[in-house]
Amino acid sequence: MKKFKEHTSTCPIVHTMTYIGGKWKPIILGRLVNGAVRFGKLAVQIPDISRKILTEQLKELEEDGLIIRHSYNEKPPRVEYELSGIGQTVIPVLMAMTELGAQMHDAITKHKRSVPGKDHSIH
Amino acid sequence: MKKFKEHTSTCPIVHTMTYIGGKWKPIILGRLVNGAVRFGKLAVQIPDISRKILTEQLKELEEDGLIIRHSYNEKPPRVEYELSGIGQTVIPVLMAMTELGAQMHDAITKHKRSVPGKDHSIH
DNA sequence: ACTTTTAGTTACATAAACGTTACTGCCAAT
DNA sequence: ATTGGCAGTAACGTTTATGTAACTAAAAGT
Repeated sequence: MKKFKEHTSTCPIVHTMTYIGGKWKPIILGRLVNGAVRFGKLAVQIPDISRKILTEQLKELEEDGLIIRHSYNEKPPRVEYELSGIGQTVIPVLMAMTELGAQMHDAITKHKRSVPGKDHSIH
Repeated sequence: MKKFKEHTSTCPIVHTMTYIGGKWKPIILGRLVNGAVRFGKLAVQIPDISRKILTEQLKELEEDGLIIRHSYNEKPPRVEYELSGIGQTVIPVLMAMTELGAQMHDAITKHKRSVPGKDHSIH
C-alpha cells in the first residue's frame, strides 16, 4: 500500500485504508476472527501469499496494534497471532466484505459478459 | 492493486479486494454514496489523487460495472459518475469503513505512543 | 549422522501502482 | 486575439508491493 500523504485527511475511509489497505491485510485479519492462528496455518490457508510477505504484513499489523503476536519458546518454534482489542473493531468491515464478495463476483462476471472489454487474445 | 492469481480462490474477501482493493477505490466510491458527482468535484474532494489516477480508477470501476459514467455533450464538458446497482451493494462496506476509521485512528495513535517503533529521527 | 519441523531472514528481481508535467479540443467571455 | 474552464490524454519517471530461491537454528525422531 503506497502511503497517503499525512497532513490533514479528515476522511475516515482514508484512515481505514491506512491501516488495513494492503492487498493481504483484510484477508489475514479475516482468518483471525475465530481466534488465534499459527503462522504456518495462515500460510496454508492463504496459499498465494509468500511467507516473506506474510511475515511483513503480520509485522505491520502488529506494529499498528491490530494483532498480537504470541511466541512460545519451544523447539520447533510456535508462534500464534490473534486480534487485539483494536483489531476486533475491524470485524464489522470484514463481515461486510465477506457478505459483499459472495454476491459481487457473480454479478460482475455477468456484467462483463454483457458489456465485454477489449479482447486481448490472439486469434 | 497488484492482481490476485485467478484460479480457485473461494475466499469472499479475495473477491471483494479484487474489485475495490485499490488505494483510492473505496475513497472514490465513498464520495458517490449520496448521488452522482462530476469529475472535477471528485478531484477537489480528494485532493491528493492526481487527475490521471482518478481517471484510471474511474475507468476500472466503470468496466467492473460498479459505477456509471454520464457524459453530457456540453461545452465546457460535463461528466458525472454515480453508483450502479452493483455499486450500491458496496455501501455497507463503505459504511463500516467510515465507522471504523473514525475510531481507529485515535486508538492506534494512542497505541503507538505507548509501544513506539524504531525512531528514525536525527538528534 | 541425517532428516524433519517451524518460523522466519537475506539477497535479488520484477511488476504494478502511483506521480508529475505538459498538452488537447471546444466554446464562451474579456 | 487571448484567456479560462472542463475532462481528460500522453509521455515519462519513481516507488512500493510482491515474488522466488536459498538459507538459518535447535531439538526431536529414525
